Amino acid sequence: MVSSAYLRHMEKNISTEERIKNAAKKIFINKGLAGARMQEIADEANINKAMLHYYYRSKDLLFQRIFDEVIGEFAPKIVSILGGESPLETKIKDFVHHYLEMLSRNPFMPLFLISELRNQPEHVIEKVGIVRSGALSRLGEQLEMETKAGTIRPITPAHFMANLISLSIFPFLGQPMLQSMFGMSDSDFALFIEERKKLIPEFVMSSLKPLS
Amino acid sequence: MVSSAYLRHMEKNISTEERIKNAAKKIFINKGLAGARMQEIADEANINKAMLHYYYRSKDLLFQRIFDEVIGEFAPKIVSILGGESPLETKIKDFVHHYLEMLSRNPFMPLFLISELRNQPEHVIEKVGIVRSGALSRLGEQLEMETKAGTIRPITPAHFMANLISLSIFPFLGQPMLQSMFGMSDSDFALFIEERKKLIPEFVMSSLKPLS
DNA sequence: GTCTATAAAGGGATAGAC
DNA sequence: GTCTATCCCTTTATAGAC
Repeated sequence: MVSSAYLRHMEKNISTEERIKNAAKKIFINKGLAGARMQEIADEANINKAMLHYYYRSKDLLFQRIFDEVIGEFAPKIVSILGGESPLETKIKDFVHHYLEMLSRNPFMPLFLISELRNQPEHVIEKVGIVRSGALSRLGEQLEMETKAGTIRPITPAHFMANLISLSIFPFLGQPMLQSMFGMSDSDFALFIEERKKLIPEFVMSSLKPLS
Repeated sequence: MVSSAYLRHMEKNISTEERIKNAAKKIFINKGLAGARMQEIADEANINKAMLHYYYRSKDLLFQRIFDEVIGEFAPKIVSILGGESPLETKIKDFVHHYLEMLSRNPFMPLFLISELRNQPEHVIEKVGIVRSGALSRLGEQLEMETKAGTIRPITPAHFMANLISLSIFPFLGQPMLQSMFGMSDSDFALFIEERKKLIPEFVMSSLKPLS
C-alpha cells in the first residue's frame, strides 16, 4: 500500500532533484567545475543553495553525478556504431551523422568533456567501455581485412579514429573562432555543420581509397 | 647618463616580472582562469602574492596579459603561412609541420585557448588579424583558382580550414582519451604525432584530388 | 621592490526553525 | 523537504614597515 502523501512526496522529490540536475548540467557544461558557482546552479533551478547540499551533499559529488550522466549519453553510441558489423563506409556515415546531430543540440558538451576528462581519464575510459567491449579490436580487424583485400590504404585504428573524431568534434570546439573568422551567423554555422555531414564521410573515404 | 643603480633596478625588475609571467603562463594554461590560484602562481615564481599585485594589479589583468601573449605566439604564423604565395600543397605541409612541432612543446595550449576564447571571441580574432590581413581572402582565391584549373575538387575556405585545423589540433585536446583508448605511453603519443606530420598532408591532399 | 600582516569578499557547507 | 541565517575556510587584494 502506497499512501497519497508518499506519492506527493516522491513527485516533489523527483521534480526538485531533476530540476537541480538540469540546472547543474547547464552551468557545469558552460563553466566547468572550477568556474561554476553553487549559487548560480541554485538560481537556475529556482531553489536555494541549501537544497543542493540536501540532495547531493557537496559540489564535487553533484559534479561527478552530472559528469557521469553526460558521458552516459555521449559514449555508448560510439561503441555500438564502431564495434558493430556494418561495412566501413556505413560506420563512418553513421558516426558522423549521429554525432553532428547530437552536438548540434549540445554544442558545449565537447569542451566540457575534454576539459574535465583530464582530471580522470582512466575513470572515463572504463565507464565508456570502448576498450572493454572489444569494439576497437573489431574495428582494427576490419581495417586490416580491408587493407589486405586492397579496398583501402593501410591505416592504424588510432589514426583512423583520430581523423574521424577530429573532423566531427573540433568544429564545435572552434565554433567561436570559425564564426568570427568567416563571419558566420549562428544559422550559417548550423548550415556549415549540415554540409559537413556529407563532406566528412566523402573526405575520409577518399583519403582511404587506394592509390590507383 | 644611466646609473648602475638604475640598471640593477631594471634588471631585477625585468627578471621578477618575467618570472611572474612565466609562472602565470604555466599555471593559467594548465588550470584556466577560474582554476588558477594567485598563491600557486606566486609559489611557482618563488615570490609572494603581494608582488603579483604590485606588478599586475589584479588576477584578471594578469590573465589578460598572459592570454594576449600566448595568442601572439600562436597566431601570426597561421596568417603568414596561409596568406603567403606558396602553392597549396606547400601551405598544407608547412601548416601541419609548424603546428604539430609547436604543440608538441606546448600540448596544453589548445585547451587553454579554446576554453578562454569563448569569453572574448571578437577580441581574439581582431588581435590575431587573420581577417584584417586578407590572408583568408587570398587563400579563398587560391582555392577557387585551383578548382577552375581542375587541379582540386571544389571546397570552401571554411571547410578547408576546419579540416586542416581539426586534424592538426584535436589530437592534443583528445590526448588523454587517445592514450587511454589505445594504451599509448607518452613516447607512443609523441611517435603518433610524428606520424601525423606526414599523414595529415597526404590525407588532405588525397581528399582534394579531383575524382578521375 | 620586497616582505608580513590583515582586511575584504567570495563561496561551500551546515544548523535549526518550519 | 524547504527555507533563513550563519559559519568558516579560501582566495583576492591592500596597508604599511623595511
